[in-house]
Amino acid sequence: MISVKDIFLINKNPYTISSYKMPEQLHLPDYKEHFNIKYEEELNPSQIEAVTSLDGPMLVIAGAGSGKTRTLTYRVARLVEKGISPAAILLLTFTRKASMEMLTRATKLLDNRCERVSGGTFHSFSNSMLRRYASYIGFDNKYTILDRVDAESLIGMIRKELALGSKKRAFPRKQTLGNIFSRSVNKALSVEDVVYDDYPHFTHIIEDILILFDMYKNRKAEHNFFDYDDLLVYFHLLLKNHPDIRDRISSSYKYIMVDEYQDTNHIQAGILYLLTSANKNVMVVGDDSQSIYAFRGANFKNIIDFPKMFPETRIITLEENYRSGQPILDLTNVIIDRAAEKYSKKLFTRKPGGSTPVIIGTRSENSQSRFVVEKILQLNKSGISLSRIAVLFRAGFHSFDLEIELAREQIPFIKVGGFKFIESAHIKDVLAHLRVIYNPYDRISWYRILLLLNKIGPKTAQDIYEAISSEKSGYSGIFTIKHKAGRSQGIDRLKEFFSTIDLRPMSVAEMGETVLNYYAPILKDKYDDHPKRARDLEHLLTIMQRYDNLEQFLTDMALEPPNTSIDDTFSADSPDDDRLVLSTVHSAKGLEWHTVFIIWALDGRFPSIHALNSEEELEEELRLMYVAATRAKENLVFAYPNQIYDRSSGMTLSRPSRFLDMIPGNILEKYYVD
DNA sequence: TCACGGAATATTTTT
DNA sequence: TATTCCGTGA
Repeated sequence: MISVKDIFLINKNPYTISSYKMPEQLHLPDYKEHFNIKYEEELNPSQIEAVTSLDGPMLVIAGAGSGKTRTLTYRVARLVEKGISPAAILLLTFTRKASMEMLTRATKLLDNRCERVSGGTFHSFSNSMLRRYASYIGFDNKYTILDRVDAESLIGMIRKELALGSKKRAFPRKQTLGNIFSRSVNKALSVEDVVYDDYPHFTHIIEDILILFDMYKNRKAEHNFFDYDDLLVYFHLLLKNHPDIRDRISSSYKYIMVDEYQDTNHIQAGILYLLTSANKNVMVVGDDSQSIYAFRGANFKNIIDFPKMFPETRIITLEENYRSGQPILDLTNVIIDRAAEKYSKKLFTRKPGGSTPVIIGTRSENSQSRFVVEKILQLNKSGISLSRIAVLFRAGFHSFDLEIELAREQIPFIKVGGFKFIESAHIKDVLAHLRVIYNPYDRISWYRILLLLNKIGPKTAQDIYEAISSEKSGYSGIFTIKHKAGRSQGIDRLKEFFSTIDLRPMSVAEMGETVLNYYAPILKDKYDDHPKRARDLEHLLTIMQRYDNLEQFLTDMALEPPNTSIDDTFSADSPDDDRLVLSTVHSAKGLEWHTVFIIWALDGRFPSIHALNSEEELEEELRLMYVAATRAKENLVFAYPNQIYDRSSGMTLSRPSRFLDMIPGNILEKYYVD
């Protein structure tokens, strides 16, 4: 066994962003303007061009670690410093966290005018516009946003009503149906095409699937439901069909910037196009090599098509990497070279140091975990704080064993991505009660509430819902429900709950407390692990305290839910404590750490076994590996357990990821630990 | 009509 | 492995 004790290079001089000397030949704007920020000293020539060329369409191809966020931040500051009204600047990002971070940074750079810049995701921006203008396309603006789980329950309800499952042949499950529908919307394909291409085994029941799809659409309209896709689709429709609204919106945003453009889909590109109808001051930033959301309909070709959409486009490429040491870049360049389709660019760095990446085979999953834990302890001892270390993986559950080992060693960590606490049943139960207060004809939530009660099944729930709905008196309809012997108890408590809500106007948090009071006995009865779940609910309550508006709270829970799993014992209260980061690769996008571990770098796990027979999916897995590896600044460590039996395929997985295979030892060092 | 248990089945990533 | 689906007995 080879010792892997000394594989780390600990950088004693933490990396600081180097200032860049401006070359002679750079042209400065002719006009004499005074700027407080020293753009020329703090940015490189390409970045300066991106930051100071404000008018007209611009495409920035930004390689990993090339200062993309920095460029956007400085550009926001530049616009504001020039006197552009912050409200006339729109910054569309992939998560709200990303836009908030950029605006905070711009604020530090300049002043707090930057905080008033409009920012958010395509979904949240669409939502805010639809709340204002929904009536123009025939919708009520008091709609409820369905998340994936809600959408699937609605599909499940219709599926049951149509009794499609009871026919002798297997009918797709609600989750599969949800995937089919969403895919068709996001990829602009017909449902037929999606089924033929991706679910050929369901082609014989295509008629039924189409009927269900139709009913799903109708049912959403009937109940004022918008699913994620609808937010984009209907906003696009609004812009397309109503020139007056389009002009109003597009002329109010003088400058638009879009981050992570490689992960937008065709509807988003269409929205962007219409948003720029009044003026074409639009900059998009992206990297085709980092496109990792094709499964959600994203199309990295949007980047290539951008200059076609805006013929005057100026293209700027950022190729200097400020993040990783050369040895890491050498490896990541090899990885991305294997991609079949890409804009060609070669990243370089002037940053000294960095250690050669290593890959470690381990005997079992647990020895992989113990290896990682041991290395983390070592690093920590040599002065690298935990928050500068991350462990990345392909799928949320890949870290379960590691989490146990970390807890054993009392290493505090935070987990990002994977299973979201907002999706767990008890949270959804509580939210359902709040949702019917907001929208009393929310059928999904009523069913959810009613089915929690004893002796009430689907049929009774349906009857009760119909009664409430025909009463047309909001949730008060529940008061008219007649008792039936034996099942009145649950209903009585429910009525009591709603009458408490009725008593007086309440704050969001007070409503939450009322729900929790009502729900506590149900929780205890339903779940064996209720203490843990009760803690989650307490956490939800603290989130609610930040809101003074129920609609805003419910919207945020649907569009920007907390992305971390809450149940880690150490997270407690201290916000600035030093914690290790565990994250899915998707959730690690845009971030960086001193040392990055990528676990389960095992062929069949990463790339996932499900991607192996599709050229396209395999390409996406490759880009995903590229994204993961380019997060590292100093140390990059891959690990994979040996001899893993995969139940679903009956195969034994024992080779390292094909993306890391056959790479010379001087670029990727190979070890084995037992 | 509900609750429960056995059988089938898909299995990741996220707004 | 865990969830979802379906049939059966109460």
